[in-house]
Amino acid sequence: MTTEDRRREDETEWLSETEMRAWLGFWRAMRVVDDAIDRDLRSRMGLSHGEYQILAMLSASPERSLRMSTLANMVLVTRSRLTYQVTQLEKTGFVRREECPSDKRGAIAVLTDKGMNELHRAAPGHVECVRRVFFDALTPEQVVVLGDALTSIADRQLQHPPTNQAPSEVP
Amino acid sequence: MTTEDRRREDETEWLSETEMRAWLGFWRAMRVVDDAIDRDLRSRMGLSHGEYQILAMLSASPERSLRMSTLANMVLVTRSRLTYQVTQLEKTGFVRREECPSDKRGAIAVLTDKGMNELHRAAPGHVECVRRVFFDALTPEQVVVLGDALTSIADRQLQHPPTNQAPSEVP
DNA sequence: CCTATTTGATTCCGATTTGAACTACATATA
DNA sequence: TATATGTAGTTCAAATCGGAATCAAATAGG
Repeated sequence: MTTEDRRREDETEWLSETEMRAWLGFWRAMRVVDDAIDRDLRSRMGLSHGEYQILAMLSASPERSLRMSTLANMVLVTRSRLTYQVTQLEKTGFVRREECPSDKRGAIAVLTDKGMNELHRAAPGHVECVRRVFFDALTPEQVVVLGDALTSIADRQLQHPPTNQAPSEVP
Repeated sequence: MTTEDRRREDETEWLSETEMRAWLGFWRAMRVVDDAIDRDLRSRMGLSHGEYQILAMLSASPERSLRMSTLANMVLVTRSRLTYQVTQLEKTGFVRREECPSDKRGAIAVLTDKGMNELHRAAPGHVECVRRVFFDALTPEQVVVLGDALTSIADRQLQHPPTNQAPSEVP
């Protein structure tokens, strides 16, 4: 360990017990919730959580369609990951690609009727699962605080561009 | 859509605006935080967040060692994923495998001195990053509530075995 | 003691993810 | 207009992951 390391370490403000509890809780909840949601969607519908989110985003957008990069920012995934996922969704016929008239480089992902249908079939069970896994553990007050706190974390981080992709957004 | 689907959908208790905000905030924070932490560790230390957690768990355990399955439960990953990650950590010399004396099927992951060192070098920067990304966005009150709420979500889910692995734990 | 079942861990294979090219088009600048 | 630079999206190879199959060892039940 260098002298600088030592200096840094000595100056480090370690996490308090309360902070540690919050941080530990966060990543445990993260794993556990994402896992449960994904497993539920996959077993009931054969959809990954990511694919579901894509369908959901598209369904809530005008023309049921979005530019690839916009969609990538909305679901917070890399462009190459989105390319792959949309390709999968295209194979099942839930999404279709169209070329962008205004920008010939662009591609537009469009939710098909079949995709819309699948989303409608998947949604009730999904919401049930979210309630079971997430909300059933929370008091109404906690829900409010979580909303503020987590939104604040996300927005803040999306401000500071993380040195890499996925900036913009912030509507 | 079948009649049953329709019935289910009609009965579905959709998310309120407040709930939607909390849920949306949760998964946006999830993506954003995990991404930032991982990117930070990877660029500064060449470690994934998962690998860091393994080192951290081991360092806090007696003998700096844990049975593979115990470790898997603690960091909430599948066994095959842990096998892979520990193998990676073995290549860099941060972790060593020992055979379990009491149970010849078992394997024990042990944090080496080199690994301990690496952890000490990585920790201060990691904590700084956690503060920057997570705590700087929160008030002290929010930290407390988050601690309760998220711990509750995680514990609850770990109770109900998710039909699949990673039960036990709950110390 | 001997078979049947369970458990700990790894292996294997296919699916997914990443980041670095790469292609094609768009925009700015001179 | 020509050149340079930036942007949208995909592709490619390598890394990672999940889950079923596998192997060895432990444990249960007769």
